[in-house]
Amino acid sequence: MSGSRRRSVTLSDIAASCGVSRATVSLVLRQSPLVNAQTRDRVEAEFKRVGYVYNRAAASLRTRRSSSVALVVNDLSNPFFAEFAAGVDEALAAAGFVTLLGSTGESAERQQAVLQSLMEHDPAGVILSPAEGSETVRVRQAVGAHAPVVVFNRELRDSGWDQLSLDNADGARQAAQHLLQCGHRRIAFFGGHAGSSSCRQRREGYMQALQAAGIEIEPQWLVETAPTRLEAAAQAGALFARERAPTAAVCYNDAVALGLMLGLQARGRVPGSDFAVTGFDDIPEAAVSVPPLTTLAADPRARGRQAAQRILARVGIRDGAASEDIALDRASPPAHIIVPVRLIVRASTCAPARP
Amino acid sequence: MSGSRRRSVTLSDIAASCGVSRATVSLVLRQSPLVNAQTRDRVEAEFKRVGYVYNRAAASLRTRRSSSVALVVNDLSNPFFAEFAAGVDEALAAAGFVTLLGSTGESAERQQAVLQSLMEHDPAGVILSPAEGSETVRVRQAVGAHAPVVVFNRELRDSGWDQLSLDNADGARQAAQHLLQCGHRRIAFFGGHAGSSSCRQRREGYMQALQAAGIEIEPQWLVETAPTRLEAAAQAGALFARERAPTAAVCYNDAVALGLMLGLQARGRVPGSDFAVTGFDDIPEAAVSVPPLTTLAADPRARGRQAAQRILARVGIRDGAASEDIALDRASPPAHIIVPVRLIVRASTCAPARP
DNA sequence: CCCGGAATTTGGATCGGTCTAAATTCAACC
DNA sequence: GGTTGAATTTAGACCGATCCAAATTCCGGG
Repeated sequence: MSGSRRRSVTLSDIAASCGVSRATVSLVLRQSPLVNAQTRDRVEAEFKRVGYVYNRAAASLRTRRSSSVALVVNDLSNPFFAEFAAGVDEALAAAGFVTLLGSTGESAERQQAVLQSLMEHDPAGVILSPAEGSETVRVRQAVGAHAPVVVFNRELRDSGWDQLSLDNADGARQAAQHLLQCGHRRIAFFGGHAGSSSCRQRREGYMQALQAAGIEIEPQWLVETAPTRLEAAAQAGALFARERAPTAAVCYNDAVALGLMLGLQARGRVPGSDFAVTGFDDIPEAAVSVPPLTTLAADPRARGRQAAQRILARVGIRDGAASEDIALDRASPPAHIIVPVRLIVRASTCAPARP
Repeated sequence: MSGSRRRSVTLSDIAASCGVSRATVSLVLRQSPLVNAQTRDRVEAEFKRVGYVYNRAAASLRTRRSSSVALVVNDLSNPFFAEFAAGVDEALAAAGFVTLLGSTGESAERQQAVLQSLMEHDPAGVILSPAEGSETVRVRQAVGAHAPVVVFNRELRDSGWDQLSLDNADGARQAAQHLLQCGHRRIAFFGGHAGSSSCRQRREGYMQALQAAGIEIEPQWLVETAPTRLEAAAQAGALFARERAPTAAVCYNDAVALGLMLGLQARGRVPGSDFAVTGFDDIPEAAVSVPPLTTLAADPRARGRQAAQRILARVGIRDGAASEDIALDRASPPAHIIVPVRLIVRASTCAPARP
């Protein structure tokens, strides 16, 4: 459960060896203008001499002010989340905060345990990309009523927390419109679980685009899969089970799209010339796959920074903001920030093959 | 510099509403067998009723026992490190520890600041993948003399800390031998900075393999680049500047190898049939590039777990170890663990083209 | 030399836990 | 009923910082 540590230099030691009180040393630490310049120099010299290290835990015990933020993410090995995490950490570090990391592996149970463990370290706030199947009640139970939370990527219904999401519907709409413009009329929506809010939204956008074009969607054009490359490859056949098979597919995300392309090849079709495919996320692989994947980019690192800024604002920190604004930010009603995504056209989308 | 927080339920509150002393509640918290079963139940019920959350910072202030570990990594957006981080977090979480994340962006200066900030949160230990150009002295200055450290991936000379590295020399040797077996005689070592220890080791292994085969290495076969795809693509021409141009290259890592393949294509050569290329790391992209890349796999997630285990052992935690062993582990001399890497042959390596 | 206000410094309580040594309760037995 | 050893509970100091109100020092003027 816990590690060990030896006795180290404390503020009292410094006070003793400088012949001043602990209170004075504390003032020096916090750069107070109250202390005499010479005293300050003497104390600071001593800091360096003995290698003093500040004990933030002790301080925040007294001040009731934390300087860490918890970041809970499904899976760091997904480059989308890794970039997001990098952005979060970047912005938090710049504000003097430390990131407490937790990963859930997409399990709501682990998420519960991870959140509880992180909360015991008293973070000032939480940035959460919920595992599939998370329930608002349970999350709130672990997080408590006080800590500000930013929910990223997946929605948590009625949580009363800030929400940061990609414009999933619009992204899928863009993808579908692009395929329509290429001349496709029979377009599938491929992959993902209807259980996930992002999947529902993307499918929604896809449907709107097709309806707006006056196309009726065949049931066989909607194929669910686990959001993995393997599953997607395995399900590729489902698209061609009946008449009126699609000539293109809007995929739930890049992993699924890459899998679908593999599955197509296994069936002797050539993605990018026989069949058009779009993804979602613009993971690095998308640019170098065969063929390179048309997809939607969301700049996850910038999203990470944005989430961090949001938490910092809730907590009362913002670069150069006047304090009234801060008070306003702290109390302002939960925001639902929806960020636009950008269509990146590559070689995986083409005109329909002439039969 | 810091966030805010409201007053929350403390152990004293629980004690008061249960009509017992704080000491008793504390015993319940720590599952002590001393407390009467009925008392325990009463207190635990109260925990649940009011949503009590344990304050680990307060506890470890008293016990001098931390339950976090700092993880400092160059760049999370590199999938190799992201996987490593995931492995670290996985193993730490299983032991009840929390990961304090920091990233350096390959800057020794930022690393210094990040380390200092993390140390103020009093981690039980540090897992560090040093930024290029890190100096042992400076790192030790930030980390102090007491906290156990595991250095990953790059070496820190004379640090007296545990070191976990890939068998770079052997990996490059395997790659070179594989190319020799394919029939190549003129083999380059491409990419990376001689400043980095991993690059030096890989080049060393490459040289051994060629020397063992009785081949004399031409100077033009050694090309340095920044370890990025772009730089590598730009430098591809250097290989063909003179007579006796190589027919194959052992690359510093996958990024460089992918870049080199792009550079080759730009020059009208076809990697995997005109020219053979190997990488290092087996990043996910390696499997799906064109052609798929022959490379060396090191299972970074398992490395992460391993690094975490090492820190935990130093700190006195190990699953099911008897306490004498623990004492032994804590004090044992710094280990230099070198983990084997595995050659994965894909289509980027081929026999030399007949001229 | 004394006075008053500004500049510095400080004692001691406090944050939320844990620890030690001692106090209290309990039950069985003579 | 008194004694004893085990079971259970507890008072109060302590960890390393901050904070407040009060104490002390410094300085220029009268």
